[in-house]
Amino acid sequence: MKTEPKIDVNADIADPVVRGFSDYLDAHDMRKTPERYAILNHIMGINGHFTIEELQQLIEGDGFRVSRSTVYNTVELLIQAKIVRRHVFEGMVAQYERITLPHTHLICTSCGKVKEVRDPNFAAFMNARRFNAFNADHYSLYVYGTCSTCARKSKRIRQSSDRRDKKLK
Amino acid sequence: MKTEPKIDVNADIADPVVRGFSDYLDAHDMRKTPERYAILNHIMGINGHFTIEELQQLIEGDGFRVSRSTVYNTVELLIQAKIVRRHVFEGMVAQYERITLPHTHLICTSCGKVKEVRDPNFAAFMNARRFNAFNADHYSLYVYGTCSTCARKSKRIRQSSDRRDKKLK
DNA sequence: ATGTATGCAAACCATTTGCAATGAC
DNA sequence: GTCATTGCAAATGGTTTGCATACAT
Repeated sequence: MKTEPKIDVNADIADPVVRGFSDYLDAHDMRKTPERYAILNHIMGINGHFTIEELQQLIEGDGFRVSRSTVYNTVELLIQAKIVRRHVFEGMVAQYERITLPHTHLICTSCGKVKEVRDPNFAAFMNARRFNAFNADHYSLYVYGTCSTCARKSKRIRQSSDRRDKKLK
Repeated sequence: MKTEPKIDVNADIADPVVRGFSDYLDAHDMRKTPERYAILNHIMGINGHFTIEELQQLIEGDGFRVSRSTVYNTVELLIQAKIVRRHVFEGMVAQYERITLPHTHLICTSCGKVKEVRDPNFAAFMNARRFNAFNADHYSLYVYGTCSTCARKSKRIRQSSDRRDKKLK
C-alpha cells in the first residue's frame, strides 16, 4: 500500500537495541519492514513515557505514514522482544516506555504527569528479594501523589479540577 | 425501578469501614441507598482482587439485583472514599481490592492469578522514602513472574498458551 | 513467487453517559 | 415534594480483527 520512496529508517542500525530487535526478527522469522524500524527508531528518541497516539503523531510528524494497527502491532512486538514495557496508571490511557534501568514512577494524580526516578537502594532490595512459590521476572513501582507544580497551584485555587494533560482520561 | 422488598443490606453497620462510608456519604450530602451498602458489604466479604463483573455476579448471586452502572458508580465512589483501590495489571481487565495494609502484588503472567504478600521491610522503606518535588500519597508494587503451579506445568508442556483465567484479556 | 505485514474499516468490549423512572430525604 | 440515584440502552474510545493489497524474502 505504501507508494512513497523509502526514507532512511535504518539509520541507527549500529545501535545495540536496534541490532537486538533485528536479531529478534531473524530468530522469529519475521520481516524487517521500514515501519518496524521507523517505530523503534522514534521510540528510542523518546525520553520517558508515551501513548500510542503520541507515538504515531511523532512518526507521522516526520513525514513517515504508519497505520494505527501497525503502531499497535509493532509496539506489541517490541514488548515481546523485551524492548518496551506497557503501563496503565490510575485513570489514564496505556503508556509505554523503553525498558531501561529499573526506576520508580511518580505519577501526579492532579495533572497526570509521570516522572521516573532511579533508586539504587530499592533496586538492590528488589534484586535480593525472593518470593515463596513465585519466580519473579520484572516489577513496577508506581507512586501516586502531587507534583510540586500542582501543589503550588492548589495553594491558590481551592479545588482544582485541572486535567489538561491529554493522557488523563 | 426496584420493586422487591428490601433485604437487610445494612447488616454490618457496626463495622468501622461501613461506618466510615456512611460518614463519607453524610459529609458529601449523598444518599444511603441499599445498592451502595449491598455493594460495600459484598466487597468486604471478598479476600483479594475482583473485577466489576465478578462483583456484580457475587451480589446478584445473593439475590440482590444491581445494574452494571451502579456497580461502576459505587465502586468509583468507594475509590473516592479511599475504601477501594483500582489496579490494572499487564494484559488484564481492571481489578479492584479493598484498601488494607500495604502489600506487594505477585502477578503470574501465565495464568493471571494475583497474590498479595505483606512485606514490612518494604513498607518501612517506602514510609521513610521522600521524593524531590513530589508529595507521595500511596504506591503500588507489581511483581510479574510465574507462579509455582504454572512453573510445574511448563516443565511438562513446552510452550503453554494456557490462559483460562477469565481475568486475562 | 510466496506468504508475511500493512492499511483500512469494521468489530469488540470495558466503561461512560443520557435520560426517564424511582425512592431517599 | 425534591432532586439524587438507579437502570436501561445507547454512545464512547482505546484496542483488536478480517481481509485485500503491498512488499520483504
